[in-house]
Amino acid sequence: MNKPEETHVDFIRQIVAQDVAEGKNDGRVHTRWPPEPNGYIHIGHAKGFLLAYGIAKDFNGKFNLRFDDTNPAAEEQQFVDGIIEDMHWLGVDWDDRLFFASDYFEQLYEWAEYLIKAGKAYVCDLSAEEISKHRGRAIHENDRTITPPGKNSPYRNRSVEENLDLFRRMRAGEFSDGSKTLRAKIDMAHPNLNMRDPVMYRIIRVTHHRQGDAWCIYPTYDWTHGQSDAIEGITHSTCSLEFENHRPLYNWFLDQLPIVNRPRQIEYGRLNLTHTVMSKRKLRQLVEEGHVSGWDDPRMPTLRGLRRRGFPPEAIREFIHGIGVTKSDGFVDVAFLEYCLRQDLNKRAQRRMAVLDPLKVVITNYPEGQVEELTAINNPEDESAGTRQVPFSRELYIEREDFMEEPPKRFYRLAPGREVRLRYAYFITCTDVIKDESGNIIELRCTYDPATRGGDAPDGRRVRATLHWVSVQHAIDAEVRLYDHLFSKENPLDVEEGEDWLNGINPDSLVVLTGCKIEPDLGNITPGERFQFERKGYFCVDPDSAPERPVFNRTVTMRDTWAKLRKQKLA
RNA sequence: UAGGGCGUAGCCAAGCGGUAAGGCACCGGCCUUUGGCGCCGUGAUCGGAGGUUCGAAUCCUCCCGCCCUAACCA
Repeated sequence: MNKPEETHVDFIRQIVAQDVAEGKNDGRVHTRWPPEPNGYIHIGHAKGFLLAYGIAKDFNGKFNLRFDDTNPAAEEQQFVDGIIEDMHWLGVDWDDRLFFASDYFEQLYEWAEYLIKAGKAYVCDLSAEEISKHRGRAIHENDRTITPPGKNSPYRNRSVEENLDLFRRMRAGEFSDGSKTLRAKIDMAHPNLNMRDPVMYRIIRVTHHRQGDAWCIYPTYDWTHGQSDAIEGITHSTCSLEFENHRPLYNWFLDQLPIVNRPRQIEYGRLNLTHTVMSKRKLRQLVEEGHVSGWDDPRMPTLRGLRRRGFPPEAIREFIHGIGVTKSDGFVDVAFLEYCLRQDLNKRAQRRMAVLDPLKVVITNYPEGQVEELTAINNPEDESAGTRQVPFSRELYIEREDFMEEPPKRFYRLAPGREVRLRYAYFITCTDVIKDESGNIIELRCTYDPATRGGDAPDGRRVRATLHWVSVQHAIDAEVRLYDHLFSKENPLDVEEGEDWLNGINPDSLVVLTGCKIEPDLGNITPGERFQFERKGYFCVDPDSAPERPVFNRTVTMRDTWAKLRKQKLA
């Protein structure tokens, strides 16, 4: 894995280190993360803020959280609160440096007038459609793309006085939504479209979640971002690759203004994960159209989804750390996320026994009415987790798939006449198979060997398999939700022309099991608690869980080489 | 020949002129009271072609492929 402290640091930290070495910003390092509060954040965002936060930590600098709330049409307070909650959950902290771009609206407005007075911004009456046309649309012909130079807006040469007057009246609310904009006067022939007189302000009469109706003109991202960075004294402004084309504009604005701070924008490749989607727009669609139960559906890559699924924050951090930071568009295999997850859970999750698909077993030579308490280890990876007692009796449940009447070659679990071990209990041998009229197996009769108490045979006799089990009279009923990848395809967006990507949703991404049998020790649990159900995977108590009705989410299965073998055989 | 960016094994990713780290996945094997965990082993000449050099994945040239941008979204 890429551990900076071991071998190397990512290219961004190299740049920062060099800036510090050269004495830029007096050796100060200050980063920020600027989410737009228009949805809940996902693991791709975690890569972004963990990077900015990590850089600040590594260089003994500061980190700000700043909400980029310049478009009231999409933004809501609930997302502000949710984002803060999710970031704290991941262990990120910004002391008292919580900011909002909207706090800078007045300063931004003053600077806009400054640019107008300098002849570098003008009020334009062109419609959105007209602006687009004037900018020069790319033309595709014979494999070539030609971008014709743009045409100047007919309003480009208004006098400073007229622009100032118009702009003030824009703010005063004299014009209708969309009828006018303030544009930077740069170069309509510039090869970078972003430099062709970009819009700085538009008229939108929508109540802002923090500013209320104080404004009817709102600054655009480009006009807000670099200035906000400068105001906060940000030294290194990290963002994803799609903003690379905006960097010249980011710098241009800073160059025109009487600002001393010089934040430096650096871009990295955003995270893509297989079998899921990572765009807020798509995730919102999944939620709004009811394909998932909400932003916190355990199948969602959102931080709240992963949390409900049972991911410890440490596993996510380890994952983000492991994938590295580069400028190439990565498509990371979820298998790596799952690896980090299991790695973490294996060390911390206490083990319990739970039978998800119960098959009754009667130990015919075990005394009726007798109950024994057997000692089970809570976590073989962590001695401090201690042990617990598990009740054993004449009637038990085992996993239905752990028995086969006609076992294939490599199946070495229970079968007629075969002896296996019940974990921490006894060796048992299957003597009879009981079926109903339809031929379905409904019960197994077995005998046990009293000498193997605890699971070891004094004569050194060995068995191939160890099964988990639960005593019938002590078992607690539970609901277990089995989750799998939300999309079957590695890249859900890679669909045929005209096909809806939503058709790619994995129909088995959620399977709800009821009547599962869990060991009595699980009678006292609280939402969020994580366990390993031996041999079945890692599970987390869902918020829906109630004392009389426990509900578990499967976070991830165990690695399962038997399942793999079986699949190979079928293939 | 629009502008910008990327191209090292299936995936992520080191390498910054001295002769290809590491991780995941995969495949073998060992171990095992979780077919879990752990341990051991197996794979690339670096998108392609030229050039510079004693020597290049690392420098130069050309070519190819992929991504981003044409919202008054961010």
